[in-house]
Amino acid sequence: MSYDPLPPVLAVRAFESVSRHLSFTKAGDELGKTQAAVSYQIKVLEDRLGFPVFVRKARKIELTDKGMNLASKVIGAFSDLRSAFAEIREENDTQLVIGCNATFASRWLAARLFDFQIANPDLAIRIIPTDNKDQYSRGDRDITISGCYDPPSDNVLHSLIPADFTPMLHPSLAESIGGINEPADLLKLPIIDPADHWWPLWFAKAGLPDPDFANWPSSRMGSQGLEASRAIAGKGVAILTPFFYRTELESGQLIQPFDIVENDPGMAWHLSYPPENRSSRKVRLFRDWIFAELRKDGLDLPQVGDKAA
Amino acid sequence: MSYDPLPPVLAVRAFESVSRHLSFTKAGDELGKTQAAVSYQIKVLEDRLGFPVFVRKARKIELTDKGMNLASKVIGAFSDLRSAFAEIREENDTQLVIGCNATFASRWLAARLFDFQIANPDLAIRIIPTDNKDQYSRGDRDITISGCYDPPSDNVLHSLIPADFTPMLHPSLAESIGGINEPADLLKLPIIDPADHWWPLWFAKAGLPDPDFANWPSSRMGSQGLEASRAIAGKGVAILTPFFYRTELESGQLIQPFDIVENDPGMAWHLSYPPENRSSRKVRLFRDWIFAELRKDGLDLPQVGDKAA
DNA sequence: ATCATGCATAAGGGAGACTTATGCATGAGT
DNA sequence: ACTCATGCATAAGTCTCCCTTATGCATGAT
Repeated sequence: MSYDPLPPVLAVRAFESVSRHLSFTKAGDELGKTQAAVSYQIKVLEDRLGFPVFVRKARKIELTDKGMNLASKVIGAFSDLRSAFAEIREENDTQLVIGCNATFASRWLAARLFDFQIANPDLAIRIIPTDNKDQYSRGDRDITISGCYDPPSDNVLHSLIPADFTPMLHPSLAESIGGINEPADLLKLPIIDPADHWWPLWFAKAGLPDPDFANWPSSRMGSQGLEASRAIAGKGVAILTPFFYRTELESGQLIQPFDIVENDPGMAWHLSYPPENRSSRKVRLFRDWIFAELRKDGLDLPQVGDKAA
Repeated sequence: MSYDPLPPVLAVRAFESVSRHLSFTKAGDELGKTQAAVSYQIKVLEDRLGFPVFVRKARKIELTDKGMNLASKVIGAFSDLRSAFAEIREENDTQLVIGCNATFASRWLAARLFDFQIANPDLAIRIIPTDNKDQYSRGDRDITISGCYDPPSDNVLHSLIPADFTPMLHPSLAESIGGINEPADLLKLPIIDPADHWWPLWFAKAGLPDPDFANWPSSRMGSQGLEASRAIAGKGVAILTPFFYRTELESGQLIQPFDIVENDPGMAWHLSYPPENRSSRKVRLFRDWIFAELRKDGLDLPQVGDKAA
């Protein structure tokens, strides 16, 4: 005998609209339905309640006492619902959450994000650091920048920066062994994270046999920045992506002894977002901006279109 | 570009339930749907919103930040809705509104309603006077008692009291002409509302020709009580329904000079209510009570069943 | 008196809500 | 470690019931 206290929601929705307009026809317009549909829903509601909520008069309807009682509360509740969804939409439209891995964030994004902020003062930007495991935009962020091997295929992907790498070190360290003249000279110096599998790849390209480093613990991914810090401090030779160390190279904090640059074809830095965000203004703005910025940096990126991979 | 701020209500409803249970399956149970149906509705919502509201984890789901934000408000709004409908149901269940015409109310109901009230202390009873034009229960009342000619066929009808009538007057008035011995004697006295069409009917039954009263203005229906007052005051002869004047006849305030009682076949006092009220507890209680009371008064009423006419 | 407005209702169609069935991922249990 | 149980996602198909179309009716306006 105890049933759901809530009548069918579609009927409640119809009632809410009708009780505001005091017209089935106008409510139908508002709801994108016909007058007959509204009439039907109100009948459903009244049948369920067991009493009429409107008095049908000639050319107009009026709320019954009980209908009036209900209407004020139902209208209020729907008003709350509308505010809730309007608010969340507003928040969603104006808050851009960028998931970004540490290297890209510190080596590139941080210095330029301010420009984007200035160009788009209506957007509130939040960066959340992501390790390279969860590169998916999973509801906690709108867009993700990651450097990883297994790009998620269910997200829209834009490759940004290829995973190029080459050894780098502080000039004083090079001088300490009388300068670096050939690749093999590097082996005279401490190797920062010798477990990094980029090393054998680069030595191979440089024409040297696999140096076969001891199995040191590796902390490669996501910590290129840490390796760089040690190199800048003169603690050893790191294998880094030159794109991210242009300023250090220019200022002389790091030197790149060889033009030999190898590429890791399985990896890249890329930008990704769920397909439904394609039409999102804030995501488009950010995507287009980052592409433009990277082109200024001399990267050859495909014209931005939805299909860009 | 501006769309309805409110996502499809069915999706909102599903979201509300899921966010309370944090389970699609449980929400499905609550809504009387399958888990798949809920999953579908949540997808509809998320597609519409453009962002996920739940994070799907292994054997559970969690609200995203935005989902959390929404949930609190949506749950609140639905709680308001539920209260509103629960309250109105409560009010509807415990308040019995009786529309009653003046004659029946004053001549019969008033004296006995107290008993019903005592027998049903959980019901709050309200009597609203109705003229005999709007005998329909139109949302402002649960049940109607009226004396009229055109019983509304779309309502459930119970005949209560036949429209019997016979002349009545104060004994002093009768004595003023030396007593009433035959129907024609009445014509020597003032006739209260001679336009009342009951007069010719009664005189016909009494075997007299149509007295052919002048065309006095009539205020018959609904004012039998007023006519009676004038008769009791000795101002004339009224044609009344004896059932309603038993006490006056017993106490001698009125006398009924003849046993000749005519009946108006087109009219009766009856009780009516919309068909959907058949299953209403309060309406059944009142209907059964009034039938029982009238039987005590010696009326031969059909056994109460839904079909009783 | 005629027309316009607004709701009710019947009949019918169709959209989309729902079910069934299945897969997959993960955590629990042994 | 292997198996089982749980819970959500998804595809396909069904069917409900919501909605539209068409019409009627009552009433107020012109």
